[in-house]
Amino acid sequence: MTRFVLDDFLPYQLAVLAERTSREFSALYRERFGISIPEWRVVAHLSQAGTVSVREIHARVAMDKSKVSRAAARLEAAGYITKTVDPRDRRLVALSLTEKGRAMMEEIAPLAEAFQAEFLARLGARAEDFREALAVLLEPQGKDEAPEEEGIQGEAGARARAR
Amino acid sequence: MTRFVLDDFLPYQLAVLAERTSREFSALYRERFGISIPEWRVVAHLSQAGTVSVREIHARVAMDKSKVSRAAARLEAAGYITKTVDPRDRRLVALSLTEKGRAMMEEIAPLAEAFQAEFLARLGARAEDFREALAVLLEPQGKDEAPEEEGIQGEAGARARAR
DNA sequence: GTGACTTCATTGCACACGCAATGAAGGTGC
DNA sequence: GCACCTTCATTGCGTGTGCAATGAAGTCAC
Repeated sequence: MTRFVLDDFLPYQLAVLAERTSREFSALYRERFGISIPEWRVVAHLSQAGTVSVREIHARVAMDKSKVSRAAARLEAAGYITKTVDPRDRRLVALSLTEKGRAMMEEIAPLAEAFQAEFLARLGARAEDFREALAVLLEPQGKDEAPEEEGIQGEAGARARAR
Repeated sequence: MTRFVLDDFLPYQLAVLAERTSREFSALYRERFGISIPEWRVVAHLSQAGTVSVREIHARVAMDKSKVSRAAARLEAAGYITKTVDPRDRRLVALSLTEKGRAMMEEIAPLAEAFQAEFLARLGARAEDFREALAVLLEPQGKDEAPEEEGIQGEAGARARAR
């Protein structure tokens, strides 16, 4: 008789906390710039990565390709980024921030820092440990064998299947 | 020059972790019973709360009223819950688990426990602190004054507004 | 009882999402 | 070059979602 208590269930707690936090933070930039959460993620990633493809973002930012694609389309329409075809590989679309996009990011970044600081302040001394735990949990948890140290290049291995 | 790094940004980390965790866990019951995450939440809450209204769940489980309503409709169609009009207050809809619903919950609960245990195992000694931190962060963060110690009964206080 | 207001649950609507399919482009073996 | 496979980005489609509007039911003052 397990008397299950939803409020103490971790996936539930995480979902609630994450949604609340994201929503609260997104209100800050949504008002000012009218961008959505996926759009924010794309911009934020671009600001640190320079010029990258949709594929790159999809892989690094845990968003479906279509989500990235649509976010990029909206951002381009709003003038925050440019989309150009990569001349080396014409399948790739090179995304990069416009001046307007950089200006926006320049304005949001401090808000983000402040938001996070305030968030962590609620934890007091526990903050450090919490961040550490989060980092552990975010490690790509494997069904693949041991992580094999460093030497893997970007693309994962198990590609050989065919028929 | 703030060199913002998305991967180290807390709202982002939480969102990624929460989504991954929920998705992973939901796969367990989705396959077996074909219910979605909102439906799972409703069932889980009913299993601990007995018979309750849509409103109650909406308030306690951080889901939009319409989401609860639709989840309930699907659950009823699938035979996991019943919806009846509360005779005391005919606006209220009383939700409660059917035998089939209870059986399902009886089967999922151990899976949930196991899932959570495995999840926490990854944190090792940090697990305890992590849960504590989570609890702190989940406290209804107030614009309302101080939380006022214990003595509040179930329903929150700030009801007296009117005009 | 009537009127004004509030509280519930549901539903309409516009929109975002996930997933699979599409089509363009690149790579490879011969 | 040609056939075949893979990799990208986009798009079509069915579905879920949030928000506002609706309508039923309750409450209160008078």
